[in-house]
Amino acid sequence: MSTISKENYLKAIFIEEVERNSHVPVNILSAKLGISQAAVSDMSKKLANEDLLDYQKYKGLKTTQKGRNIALDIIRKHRLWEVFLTNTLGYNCDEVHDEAEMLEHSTSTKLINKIEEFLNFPILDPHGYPIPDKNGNFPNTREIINFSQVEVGKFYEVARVNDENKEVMNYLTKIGIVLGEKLFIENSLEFDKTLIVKIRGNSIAISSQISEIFSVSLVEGA
Amino acid sequence: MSTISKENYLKAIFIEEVERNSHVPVNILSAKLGISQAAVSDMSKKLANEDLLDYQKYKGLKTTQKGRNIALDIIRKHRLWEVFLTNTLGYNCDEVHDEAEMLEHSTSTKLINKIEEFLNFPILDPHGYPIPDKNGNFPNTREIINFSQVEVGKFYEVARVNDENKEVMNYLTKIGIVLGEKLFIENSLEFDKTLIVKIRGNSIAISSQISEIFSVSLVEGA
DNA sequence: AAATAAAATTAAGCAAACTTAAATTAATAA
DNA sequence: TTATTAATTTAAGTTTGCTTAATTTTATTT
Repeated sequence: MSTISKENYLKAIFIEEVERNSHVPVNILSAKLGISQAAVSDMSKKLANEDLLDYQKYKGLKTTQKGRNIALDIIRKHRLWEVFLTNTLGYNCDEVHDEAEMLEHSTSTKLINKIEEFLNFPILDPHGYPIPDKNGNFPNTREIINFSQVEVGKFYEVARVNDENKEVMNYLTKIGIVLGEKLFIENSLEFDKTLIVKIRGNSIAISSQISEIFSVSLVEGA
Repeated sequence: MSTISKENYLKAIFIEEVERNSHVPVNILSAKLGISQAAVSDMSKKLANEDLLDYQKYKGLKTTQKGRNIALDIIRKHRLWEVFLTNTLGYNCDEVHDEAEMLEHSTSTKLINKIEEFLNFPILDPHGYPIPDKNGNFPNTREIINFSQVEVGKFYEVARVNDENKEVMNYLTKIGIVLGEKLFIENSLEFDKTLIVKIRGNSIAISSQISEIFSVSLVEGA
């Protein structure tokens, strides 16, 4: 049986396994969910029993096709709610995450399909993340790289901003890291990978920790 | 702490206590919620401990002011979601209940206030039940008086319309006297008790004979 | 008023989803 | 390679919200 807790496990594992392109260590998931490793270990066995996880002791976690379907369904609901909250109700980008986090588990397939139609089939959520369609397929998107991967001397456009930490979100907004904003990489400090970036005519320094939080796409010939 | 389960208990008890105007027997609630009497007995103690229920052994259940506030909040969320599903997404009346039953527990105060605004402050849900406002005012529980008893300078809300005479009903509908409609009493003619009423931005005269036909409730602090 | 039926409560137990603490396995460093 | 550290799992225990069965209280009937 699917519960809110299990849905959250599957969603978090899926997102993490895609990001690192391999099995997710228990301690990573434990930290992400704010839950003890023992609990993660326990739950993993249950999810594997239901054929939702690919799990062998000490080998980390990965969703099965069946588990992935549930994860994608929840992600789809989450992101469509985020669009609804911003576009229809006038929420700010940084206010929608927690709200969507609750709604995603209380939303039938029928309801989310109606919401999708009402919103005119959006393709990206307010942070620039793609919305899986009814069948769990992501639409085609431009190539997007994490900001920590950028090269000096090139132009980029902010493509995605992780919204999990509200404080960080607010900071990013303040320094101009918002969806669609264009920026130029002036320099990269060898010392700690701090990036010197020109944005809105100002040069600012962005730490490597902050760089992890958002992604960009290359702006050709700018 | 408030949980989905507790919210459901409080909602069911409140609705039932209003309907029968007295304490709710344990077996009635048990049947309503589809839960054993033992469980209801158990939970009642917990809710009473949190000062949400007025409960003495063998005496039945009733909400306290604090419990009533939670119940009204959930009912408000439920009914506003029902309006949203029908009016905005095109659900049929008979499809909205289960959907709203889930959403009501995953909806912040901020969100439901925005939804209310988006829907233009509806007063009744699709089944004709009144929607509690932000402050937990519940038209059903307010004192209802015949329109001939109103006082000049106050706001009222149409609470009941006698539908025995179809011709009169149509007339009332045309001038805006429909369930839930808000109005302001501008004046009362000494001569024949004709009332001058502001409704939907227009001032209209309502004869004393017509005034007998419908009832209103006072809208506090409007 | 006593017998019986109905309603409510208590008791004991279970499953889910956690916790902390202890034990085990894997990874890393001297 | 062995010692140490880190990661993971197992074990034992908790809370919530239920269950069924047994007991107690209240209500009803004769």
